[in-house]
Amino acid sequence: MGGCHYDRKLLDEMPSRGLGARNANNMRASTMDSVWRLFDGMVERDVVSWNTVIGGNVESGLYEEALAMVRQMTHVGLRPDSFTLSTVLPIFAESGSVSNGKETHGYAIKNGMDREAFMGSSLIDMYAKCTLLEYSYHVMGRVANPDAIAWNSIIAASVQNGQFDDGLRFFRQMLQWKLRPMAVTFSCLLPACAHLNTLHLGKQLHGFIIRGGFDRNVFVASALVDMYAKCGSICIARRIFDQMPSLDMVSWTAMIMGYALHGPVQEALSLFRRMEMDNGKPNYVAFVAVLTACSHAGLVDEAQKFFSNMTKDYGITPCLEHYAAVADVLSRAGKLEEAYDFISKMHIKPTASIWSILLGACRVHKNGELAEIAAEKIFELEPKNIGSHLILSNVYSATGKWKEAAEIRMVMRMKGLKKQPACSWIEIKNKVHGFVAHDTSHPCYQKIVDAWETLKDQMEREGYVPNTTDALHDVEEEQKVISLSGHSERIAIVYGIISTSPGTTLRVTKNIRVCVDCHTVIKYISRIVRREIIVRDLNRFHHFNDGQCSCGDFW
DNA sequence: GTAGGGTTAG
Repeated sequence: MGGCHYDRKLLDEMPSRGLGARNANNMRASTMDSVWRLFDGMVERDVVSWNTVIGGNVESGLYEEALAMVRQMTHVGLRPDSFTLSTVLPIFAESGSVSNGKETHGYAIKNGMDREAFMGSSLIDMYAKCTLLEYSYHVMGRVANPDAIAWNSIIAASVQNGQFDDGLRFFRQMLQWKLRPMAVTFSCLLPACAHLNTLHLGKQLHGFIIRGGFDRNVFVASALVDMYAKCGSICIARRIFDQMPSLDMVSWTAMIMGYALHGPVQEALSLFRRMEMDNGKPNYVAFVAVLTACSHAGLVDEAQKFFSNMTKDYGITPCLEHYAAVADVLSRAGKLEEAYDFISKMHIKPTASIWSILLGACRVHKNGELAEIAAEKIFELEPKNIGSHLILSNVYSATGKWKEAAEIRMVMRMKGLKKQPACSWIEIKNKVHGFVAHDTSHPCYQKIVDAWETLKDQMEREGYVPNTTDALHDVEEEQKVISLSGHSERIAIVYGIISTSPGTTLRVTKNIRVCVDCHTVIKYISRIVRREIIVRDLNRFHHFNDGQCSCGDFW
């Protein structure tokens, strides 16, 4: 068994990330120098003293030094133990060097250490950070007596890799094993609720958090702010934010992004200014949040100002999300040429999603030429991008190019591209009810139809005229059929009205953007039934109240 | 005597 071989490889394959950390940690490095001198002068050095110094190096970001020491300790006849391995595994987790991680895992198996909880949690974390979630699950299955941290690790692993249901399942198992959840458990779990948009689960976790006394922990509180904002309760998010004993960049950013998603954009901008004063230098995520706020409200000048502020004053290199927000605000304002120039001058290669922003706006502003250019770029990058085919065909139709429009439809048939059905869902008494367009399958379908007919009559008496020329967004194909069966969010809302008591807030989620006509209809409904109706679409939240929407009819 | 897990990214 070649301990030597294993160690040498570790050192050879170290990525350069440790160097960056070293420069950033000069002060700690000099502290480590004195540690090293002390260690050097020791008469007798055992595994514990080696492990201690290795740990100090890792903590100071001196990764290469730490790994070199692992090699050196084998040269003086000492064998790395489970302390050594769980100290260096986070290095591989951070740098994503899965081959080194696997070797370490192999060494642990051969020495019978892989079933220990300490080793298990480092291995689970390392594999998860290298996006090999199945390996994390495998390791967890072999840990003899998983402790709370091992459960935290597997929960974090699942959620960080997008397996939200798994994360919640592991949490239930953790409780069944009578292990007490910790603050970390909740800061791992809350993002799962945020992504799944399940307010009732999030509230249940909040209950656990209060009972456990974790609500003042900054990680937990920030995750709560984010969860409530993402699940549609911006007011509760703000209340928690205001009660936080201390705020860090993440808490500010979560709150700003919350306002960007929900609409009070001035609130987002003023929070950003306050954050600059209180917390100093915003990071790039904070700029993603404030630029998103600008794009959702169509604030062209402000977005451009923030973008140059970010690059010139703060020296932050823009990433895809920053470019997307600025491209969006320019495009939707009708500054198509400017948007095209902006995208063309990006320092990273624009993705299909960036070009799609321009293409979508070309449809609204009926610019066939730029639409063709954008579509060509998209088809190059993603030949099977369904939405772009549809938009291009719509641009052709809108500009009277019927032949070209028909050709696109033909190409789509030949490529076997079929549109994903649009759907909406509503949570009633902790049960989710989903509806697709033309959905007649719900047991209450007839009641829904009757209620819709009554509502429609009343809307028409109040002046509602169906709008069949939805030119704004890529919505369901059946948009011309203004009927109940056409759009899924109407079915969900009407079902919500007939199955909850008067005055109850309705929360509906939709997997694409809301169309203009539905937006109008929901405004009418909110006034007629005197309820707040909150619709989360692909991009943002709409709060309908007394005939108005929080998006200010711009979305 | 030493060690493992965390929040923001339309």
